[in-house]
Amino acid sequence: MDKKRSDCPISCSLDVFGDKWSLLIIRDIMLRSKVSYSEFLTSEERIASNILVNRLGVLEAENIVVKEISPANKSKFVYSLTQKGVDLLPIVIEIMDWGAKYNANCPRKELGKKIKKDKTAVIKDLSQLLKTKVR
Amino acid sequence: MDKKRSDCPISCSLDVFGDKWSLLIIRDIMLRSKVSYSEFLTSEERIASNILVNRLGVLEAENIVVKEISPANKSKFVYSLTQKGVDLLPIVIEIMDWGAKYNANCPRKELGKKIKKDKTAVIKDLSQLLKTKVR
DNA sequence: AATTTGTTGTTGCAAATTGCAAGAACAAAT
DNA sequence: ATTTGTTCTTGCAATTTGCAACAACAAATT
Repeated sequence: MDKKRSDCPISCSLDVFGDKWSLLIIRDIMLRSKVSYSEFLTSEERIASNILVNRLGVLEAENIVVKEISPANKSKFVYSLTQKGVDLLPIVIEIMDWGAKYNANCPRKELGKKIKKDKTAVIKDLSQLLKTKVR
Repeated sequence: MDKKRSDCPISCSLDVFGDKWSLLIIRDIMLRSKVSYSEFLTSEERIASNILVNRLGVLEAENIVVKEISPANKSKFVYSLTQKGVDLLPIVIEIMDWGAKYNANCPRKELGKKIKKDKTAVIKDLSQLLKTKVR
């Protein structure tokens, strides 16, 4: 890790994922079942390949994701969440809820409606599901 | 607002506060009762003055904070949260909880321990309190 | 065997942002 | 008249980002 700015847990967290891209990669893994570099590259926000490599490296170094050779294709890597990564779920869900609430142009889809209805249940269920895939 | 990268609510949120500083300013207002430019400047993370001006401007433009002349000192400004700003509380609390959980050097203090014990209650109580100060 | 395709990167470079230091504008206090 | 406090600006170097092209290498195809 780089040097941290303070001992405040919020500041320490933002030192790790306080940027415009890291949580989108986490979102892709958590909510969209994306697992590979090429899948992350094709997300609608169009992350640049050098940024993607950099962020995946940081997330791996922080033990938020794990990089492994794909069982299905040995010339491919798959990224999975660690428990530390899964524990980002409440943050992601809260950010999603806030964004949907205050952006007319971000219509709630299935998950968004579930969140509005019962956020706690969504977090509980999803974290349960993700826990079964944890690395 | 600048052009957004996609219609994903997470992406839209990160377009607004996805950086290393914005949520620390929000933290200062929400959890440390800081209200003025000079108070934000003296926080331990040492934000640069030009960045602070820029972020306050963005937060104000996004209607997350409101800038008013201080009642106590007419040559001073005070920043307060709008309801949209108060609604960032769950995000801030979750980030704080995650940061404390995964950083040995971020010891939980009073609030951190309350969060660990009953996060929901903390969010409920604090948002109730903040609501009374909303602008 | 040679070629194509898919996947994960790297590299070079311009643009934008950040970090740091100094100071300016202006009102209140002394 | 001077000092102090507060907010904000400016200049400049360092860093990060965004974009485009290309490289390495294995699997699949011909």
